Amino acid sequence: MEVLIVEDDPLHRSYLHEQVNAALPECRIIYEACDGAQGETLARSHGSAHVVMDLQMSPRTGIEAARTIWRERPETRILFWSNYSDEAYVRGVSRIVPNGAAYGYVLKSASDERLKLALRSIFVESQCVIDRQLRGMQPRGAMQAEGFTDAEYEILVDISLGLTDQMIARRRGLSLRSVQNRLQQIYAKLDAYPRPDDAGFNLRTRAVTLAVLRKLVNYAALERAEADLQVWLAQQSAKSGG
Amino acid sequence: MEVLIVEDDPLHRSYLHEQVNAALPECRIIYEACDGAQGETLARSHGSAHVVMDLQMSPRTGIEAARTIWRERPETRILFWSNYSDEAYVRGVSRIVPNGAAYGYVLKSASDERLKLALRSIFVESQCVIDRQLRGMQPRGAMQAEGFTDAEYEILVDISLGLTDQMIARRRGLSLRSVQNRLQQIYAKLDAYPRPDDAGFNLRTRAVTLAVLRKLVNYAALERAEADLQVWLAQQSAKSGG
DNA sequence: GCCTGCATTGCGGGTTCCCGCACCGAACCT
DNA sequence: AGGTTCGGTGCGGGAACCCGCAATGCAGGC
Repeated sequence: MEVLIVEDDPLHRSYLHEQVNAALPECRIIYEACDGAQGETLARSHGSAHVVMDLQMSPRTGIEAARTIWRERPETRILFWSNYSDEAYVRGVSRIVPNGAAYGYVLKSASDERLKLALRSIFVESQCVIDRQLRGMQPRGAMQAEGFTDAEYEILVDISLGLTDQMIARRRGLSLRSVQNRLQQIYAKLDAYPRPDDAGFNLRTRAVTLAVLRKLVNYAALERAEADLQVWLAQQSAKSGG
Repeated sequence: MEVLIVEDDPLHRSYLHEQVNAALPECRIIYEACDGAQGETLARSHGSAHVVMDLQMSPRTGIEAARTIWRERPETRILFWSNYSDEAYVRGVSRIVPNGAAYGYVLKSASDERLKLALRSIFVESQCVIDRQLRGMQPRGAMQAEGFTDAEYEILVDISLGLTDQMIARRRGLSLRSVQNRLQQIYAKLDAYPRPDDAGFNLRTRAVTLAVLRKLVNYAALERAEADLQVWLAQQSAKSGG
């Protein structure tokens, strides 16, 4: 068995190396990369089937690297090892997992034991392992006041990008009024509506703030969404121009 | 000499321990804390004069810990060791540095050499050391299109919190129109105004997005500002209620 | 078929925002 | 003193936003 480690922090990289050796004695070779781009290259050239990588790296993040790796070889098993349990990251990952692929998400704060167990579960047993702390923010499933539909989340990201109601309508193929309805649901779920006494919030902007404070969106998610938006804008102007 | 290390990641903590030992052979005792609260306690009980700490910790961040440490003993020398070079962090730190205090800001990506040099400069020579990468975002000094006045930055944070124009006016003691003037300057500096062809952005929300994307504000800054806001809101309602 | 629930859409109006224009006062030259 | 620059302020209007109300279309259950 061969394992590819993608992690920018040298200390964490050597720690991972150690843990992989301990958890997988049958592992013959360990490759190491220190950013997303190098990770993709090594995965491609060695045909890696087992990858463990960090999510936060620059300039190329783990999500981007994972997406291209999975596009080329969907059966690759990837263990994400990250500092944060933001819903934005979880959504970002679950958005790109190919159907039926084995993957895992473990926090860096987890114990050695848990990390080793996850390594064996994913790489040997092809079983998905999601850290306990991430449970309870399942995109699919229970949607109480705090659970967002994919459709709603899409709109939430759109207003976080600063788009206009009309623009969102055009982009998502909805009427202006529908967008505003969706917005009202979002405001309600975020509990952004003014209480009896207090007042003075700009609902739209406040919703974005709350979304950030509750870690529904974060810098990485915004950056990704902004890139998508730019692509779409280019298409639009090309269409109207041609 | 005694040094206090405040860092939540055990690997980084032991790395710091090692580097402190190497850089400061005259250092007799090294204390370690793994979050902000514990760091404050240890600093207080041992009267630490030399602290090196991470900025991103939870639940209590390095900034909060540094603020209370400096409030009790302004001559304490603190070296911040952080992953990020966001302007939001730099502003957050420089906002709380007592007059004439020796402090430093070094990125985790810096070499061993640079870290050791910074340790000696700050703890032995009482000299400020700011990582090169952070130069060029000085709050004081050159303010071109990208440089924000403290007044402007204040308003920028206010709209990022989702406050209304009126609310900002009341909070900052300005007229409504003045707030809107400041906003226009902010929009201009962020380059948020629509280009000739493209259109469809909500200026106010877009400004927040751009501020986040340019790392002028980040999660930590928002969280801090939100806490301040809640305090102010409570005062307001007490004032009007009594 | 009919009714209920849900998502979508149009309309209308009240509110907030964005901003051009004009005025004022303080500070700083010349 | 006269002029200029810069920030704060008031006025007014056009645009976007927020949202209650009502009508529509489409699923499934009786």
